[in-house]
Amino acid sequence: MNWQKDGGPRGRKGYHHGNLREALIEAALKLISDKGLAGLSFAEEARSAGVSPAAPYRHYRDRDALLADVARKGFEAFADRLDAAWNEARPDPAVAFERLGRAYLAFAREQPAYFSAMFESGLDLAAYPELRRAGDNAFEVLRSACETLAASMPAERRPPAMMMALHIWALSHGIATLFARGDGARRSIPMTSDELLEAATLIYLQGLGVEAGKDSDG
Amino acid sequence: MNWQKDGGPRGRKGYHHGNLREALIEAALKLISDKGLAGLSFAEEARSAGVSPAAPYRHYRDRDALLADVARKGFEAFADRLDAAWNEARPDPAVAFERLGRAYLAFAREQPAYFSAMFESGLDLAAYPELRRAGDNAFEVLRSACETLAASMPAERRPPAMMMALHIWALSHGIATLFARGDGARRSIPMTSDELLEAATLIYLQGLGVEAGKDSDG
DNA sequence: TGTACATCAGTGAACGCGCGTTCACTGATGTAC
DNA sequence: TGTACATCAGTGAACGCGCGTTCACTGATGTAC
Repeated sequence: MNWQKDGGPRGRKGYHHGNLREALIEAALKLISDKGLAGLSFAEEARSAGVSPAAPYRHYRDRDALLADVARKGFEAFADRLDAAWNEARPDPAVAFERLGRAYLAFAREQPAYFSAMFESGLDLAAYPELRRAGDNAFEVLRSACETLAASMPAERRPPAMMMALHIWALSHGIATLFARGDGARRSIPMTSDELLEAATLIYLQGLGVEAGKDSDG
Repeated sequence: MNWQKDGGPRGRKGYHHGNLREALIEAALKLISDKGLAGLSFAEEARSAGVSPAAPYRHYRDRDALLADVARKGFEAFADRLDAAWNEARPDPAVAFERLGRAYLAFAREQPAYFSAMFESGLDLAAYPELRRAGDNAFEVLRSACETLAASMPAERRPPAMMMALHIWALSHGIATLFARGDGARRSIPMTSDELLEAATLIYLQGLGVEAGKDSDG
């Protein structure tokens, strides 16, 4: 672990790259951004990282293994971002929850390459347990937020947090993929995706019996 | 348009295929099912249709053009299926609406190849106006169903049908892609995707102020 | 502090393969008269 | 009803290309003594 020894960015020293694993992931993200998931080849990643075509085999078995690693890193970044947005329900669960939803969409919008690798790579989750675990961790942020939210409701009509989390996840994910992604496949709609998600979440929570937090004059 | 002249199924007559366009689309669907979108090549489609590698060029400019045509056909089948499920709000809008949601999930489950082509191909909608139109038509089924549903609500709290439709679409789509698809990327959940969507829709409608149709003892 | 050695992470050349694409061509079909 | 011709939808051979993968190799790094 002396990767940092050669301080400079992209500090290729000579024969040894020093941090090829990271460099390959970055190259993959760039290639996905530019050409989509389909335009991702081991050879081009190597070229883009400034390394011979055989070098990646020292770190990854094949293209899918690299892609799974990209997706795993994506889920970790995603979980961090969601967690930061939730911010332990501060200042109150309703506000934090709305921020959480916006963070979901923002990630899809700002990190389309990660998002593709995470959700559209078609990787078999059973074959990559670490990937599945990273995905589960991201979901767990959402689930525990729902638990906090549910706990604030009267016991006799408290919804199962798991169900709530799945609903909100699906809703956010649907809006993200259909309307928030930054490519030509995005549908245009007469409002922002943030507004769309916020409205849906409010209606959904109202359906669960949560009184609207701030203004309930509707 | 004498394609039907040679009655028999797969009626390859000899030099002329007779219905290559259709055959290429079917080959593409099969290839997508077997190997995913990435494993789709013009050459293999030709081979699979029993035709020389140059033949597809008589019908499609390139792989994307064929893929766009597959997606268009998919949207048409999708719209038909949704329309049949809605069945003009019979016997009543609530029941028909639930059936519509189940049809969405069923399509994703039973036609994963179409579904991929429609939503994950990354095709630029601006480049394929017919594809966009077909997609819009499918959405229109959902939107007009929402309009009917909204019309049954008292005017002072009637939601915009467009917003409702976008919400339900996103919700269905999120559940379909995350939990209903038939591949290794599907997450497992402690209930069926049909149940998940039905519960979410009921809660959402309740949030809009629709009284539950049959049993409202909750 | 210096030396010998093991291990690691890369090289670069080579290979076979399938793909996309083109080309001049040809068999089948439709139509004018 | 028959013939001549235009058009259409396919052939099949060929090409250059980039990819995945392997191989023996080698420069750099770490470590035992």
